[in-house]
Amino acid sequence: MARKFKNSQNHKNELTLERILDEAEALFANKGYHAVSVREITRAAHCNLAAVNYHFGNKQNLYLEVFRSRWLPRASRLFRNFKISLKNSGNSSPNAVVQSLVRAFLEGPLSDDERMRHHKLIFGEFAQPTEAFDLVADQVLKPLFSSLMTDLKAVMPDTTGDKQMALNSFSILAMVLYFNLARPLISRFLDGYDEVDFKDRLVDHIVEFSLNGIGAGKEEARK
Amino acid sequence: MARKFKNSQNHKNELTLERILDEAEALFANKGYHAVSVREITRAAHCNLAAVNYHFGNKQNLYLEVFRSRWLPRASRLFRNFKISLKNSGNSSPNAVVQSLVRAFLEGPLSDDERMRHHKLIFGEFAQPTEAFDLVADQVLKPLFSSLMTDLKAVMPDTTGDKQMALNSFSILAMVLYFNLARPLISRFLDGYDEVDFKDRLVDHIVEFSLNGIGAGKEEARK
DNA sequence: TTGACATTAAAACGATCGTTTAATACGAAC
DNA sequence: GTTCGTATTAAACGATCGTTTTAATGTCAA
Repeated sequence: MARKFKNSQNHKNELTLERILDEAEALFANKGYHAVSVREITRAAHCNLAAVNYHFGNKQNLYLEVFRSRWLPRASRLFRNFKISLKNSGNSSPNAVVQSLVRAFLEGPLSDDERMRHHKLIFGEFAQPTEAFDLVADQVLKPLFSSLMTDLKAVMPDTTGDKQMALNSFSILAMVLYFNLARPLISRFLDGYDEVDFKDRLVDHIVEFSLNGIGAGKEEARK
Repeated sequence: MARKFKNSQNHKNELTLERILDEAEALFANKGYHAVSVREITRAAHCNLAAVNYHFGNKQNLYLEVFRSRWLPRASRLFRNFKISLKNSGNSSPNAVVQSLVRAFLEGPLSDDERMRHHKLIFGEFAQPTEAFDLVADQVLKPLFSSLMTDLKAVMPDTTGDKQMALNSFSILAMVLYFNLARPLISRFLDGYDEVDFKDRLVDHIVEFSLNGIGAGKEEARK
């Protein structure tokens, strides 16, 4: 017989609270906060309706807890992956910085599903910000932006002004974030595109476009 | 005495149906479809609750009608503005193409409020697509993408491949769309930025970044 | 075995949702 | 002036929402 768990049914070997967070994140990401009901979440998590209010107080706080205990840690993994890749790349060039960032966000440690969930949640907050947006902006986007700007400043010619560098960093972030959400659009527009190695090609393009964008394209980098 | 209109009260000199569309668009853009109730819309439009179902059948169809009768025409204005600027610029250069596009979408014929409304609606559809997304993708984004690609191909060196050109077009669109939504983030990150002429500087940056991105930066353009 | 506590279960709460109904007001056409 | 189609109104519908309540469990230390 299977071992007994705290919860009478032992769904997926996970506690009720964790199952709720997992299912809530997927539903919130795909349908948006108001389009998802507490009943839908508890049904997906195979638990009682009252469990959400018992464990999280109310629906709004469950939504915030999804960001606190799922989104933020995942964002930290991406950030760490970026910094480690950059360190491991050895050479201090704009190419190393941009390549590390783009690969972390488009290939990185996340599965395709997880990455899509991640970016759908944040873009929902971009379109209609809630309390979660402040959380993400202050604890993730701002530090990422600052770090990217510092790393770029260290490898770009001194002729580049601070404001220029800030706008460059912002634009690279734009590319990375946007392409994670809009990839379904690409396959819609390029109807006969090669599915197999397209992702590699896409990553290469974003890196090249961004490097050129900040004025550190191949011709300049070779100097 | 004021002239009598069909609607007993004559709010803002507009028909009930038009007022509903205006208020619905603003509310949908700022709060999202499910966060807005029919009662909220009719209250804002100073009409009876049943007016939405009378004029549009149901809430979902009102949402689609917002896209059909407000969003699509506005997108056409932007597109036309882009094409006319391009034609008027006289010279056939990558700079002319990109400059025309960026200016149309960031300065263009729209007020700041209108532009924000416009892009919040479309990004809401990006995050959680509905029937309206197909409408926008097929009737606006795809034609815009194709046009941009054609225009670029006409002014870029023949060495650039078709797929390369497609990705370039897509990236320029990414810049334009993203910056329209994320501008509040910039002021959040660059805490001491100059409010007055910042918009001009931002437009210049996006143009330069995009031109560099596709390998048509100043140094190449001067050839 | 008992008592204390954490978790789950079923049922119900009032509020609000989108939608429908039926009655009324308004003009233009005849 | 009567008729007819359009538009607006007030009121109500059943359904579903988030949340609460109360009781029944499971768990584990004393």
